[in-house]
Amino acid sequence: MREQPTYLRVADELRRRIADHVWAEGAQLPSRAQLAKDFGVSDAIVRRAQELLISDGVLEGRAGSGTYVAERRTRARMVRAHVRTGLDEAAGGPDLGALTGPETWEGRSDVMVPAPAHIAARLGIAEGDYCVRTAYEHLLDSKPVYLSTSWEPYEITSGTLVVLPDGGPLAGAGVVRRMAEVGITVTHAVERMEPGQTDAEEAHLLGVQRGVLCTRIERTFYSDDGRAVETADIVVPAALCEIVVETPVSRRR
Amino acid sequence: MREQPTYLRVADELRRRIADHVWAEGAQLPSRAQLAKDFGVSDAIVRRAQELLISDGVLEGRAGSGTYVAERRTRARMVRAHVRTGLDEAAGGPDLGALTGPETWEGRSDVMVPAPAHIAARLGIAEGDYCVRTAYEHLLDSKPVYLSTSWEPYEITSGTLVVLPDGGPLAGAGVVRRMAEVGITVTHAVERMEPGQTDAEEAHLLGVQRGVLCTRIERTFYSDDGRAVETADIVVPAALCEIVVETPVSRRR
DNA sequence: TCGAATTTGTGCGTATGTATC
DNA sequence: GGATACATACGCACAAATTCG
Repeated sequence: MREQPTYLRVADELRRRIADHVWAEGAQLPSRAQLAKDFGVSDAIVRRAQELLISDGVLEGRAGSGTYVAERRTRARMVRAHVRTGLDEAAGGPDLGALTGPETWEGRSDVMVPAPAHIAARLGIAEGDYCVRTAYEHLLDSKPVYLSTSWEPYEITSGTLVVLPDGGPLAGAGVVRRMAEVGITVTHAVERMEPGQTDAEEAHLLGVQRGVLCTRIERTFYSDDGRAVETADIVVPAALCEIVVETPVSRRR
Repeated sequence: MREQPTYLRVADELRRRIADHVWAEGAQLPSRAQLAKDFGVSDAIVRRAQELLISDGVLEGRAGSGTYVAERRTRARMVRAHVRTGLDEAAGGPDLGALTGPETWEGRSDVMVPAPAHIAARLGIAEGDYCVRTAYEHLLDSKPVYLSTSWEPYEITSGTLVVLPDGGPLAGAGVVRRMAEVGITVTHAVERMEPGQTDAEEAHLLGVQRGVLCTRIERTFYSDDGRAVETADIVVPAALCEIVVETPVSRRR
């Protein structure tokens, strides 16, 4: 077995000290120069080790100030439950498992947005076909916990009162109810989940640092005739929100 | 809006060129020195940009050889579906959604392993209580696609023929069937998913580079009396396996 | 209000080790 | 063995942000 490079050893040591509460939550670490002297390594190595922990959400670097042990905010739980809880729809909230706790959100819609290629493919429409695009910021305790951008074919709801997800009588009621209003029955959702890192814009909206680990979810709702009626890109930073999937085990017969 | 730092601009430009097939899949990029000259930036900046793309699984650096556009292996799909496919159990495979395609795995069990604190907490047993630990390497097409390490309280299966997940008459049959053999009915599983990066050991086992993005899943199976009967840590590198969750939308009545 | 010191964030040049060809 | 290229490591410089006197 090959030995680990220095910057990983330093990263592990920093992790250990934080786990052992050598530095408390929210506390400021010694400066890079000081740590480099302590560890007997160069400035750049400490920097690199800290970058790893920053993207893991363990540390937080503040320019001009210092590097701090990240405050562990009580994380929201985004539950994908396959068992009926009765909660999701009753709350008038999102159609798939709500966050635990009182959730609010802010949305901004644009109508007549031409579908880019990847969205068109997911919705089964032609590139350039018009869509209603809505960007959401989901808040818990009035702090952002995740972002989503949803796309609906304009053709489905054009001319109806529910054309705008965040307007009309069913504002914020979720895709399932709004689609029901125009005679479409939504039967299931498919979500692709993959790990990623936040870019500058996402980080700014979420109040975290650029490059922190997140889960990117591509969610698509389908109606009973197999047509995609909505698709969304969801960005869930690990530090703010945990994703839980509950699956029933089907009985053997 | 502040402008992006150079290394992010370079990373974006590299991404764009790959998306535009300026460099084909599997092709070798120009050397760092050459790219640095082309972009008019330093060697270190190109290195940093490439590191980002390597952890995203877009590029692959081979020491002594060059930097290549990562081959998009046909990715396995790990499906978490509520709808009964009939496949999962019949195949004697994993109890939760199988991979698409012929899956095999190699496992190695250790009995009488004292439970570490975090595992004990998940299983609802005392730290140090004995467990059966099994490390799996899941293969598709005889290439590894994800790793898992499962823990079962030794107390549950000790003295039975199914004490070893990968031994006895039901070797590899999955938790649900094995537990049924000792009179325990497994009713559901709870999975916590979060993004992470592979460490050196995981990367070696999976045949990917250290630091590539992955999803870490903590999965726990529960029996009808609410007791945790097995818990596992699963590492799914994004480049090799995609995770899909299918959720039915419960009908309004 | 201003300015100096500190600290992070970014960028550059170089040296050394090591794997590949 | 030698040339090439990546991986790691070091030292330095400068900008931007913060802190504090």
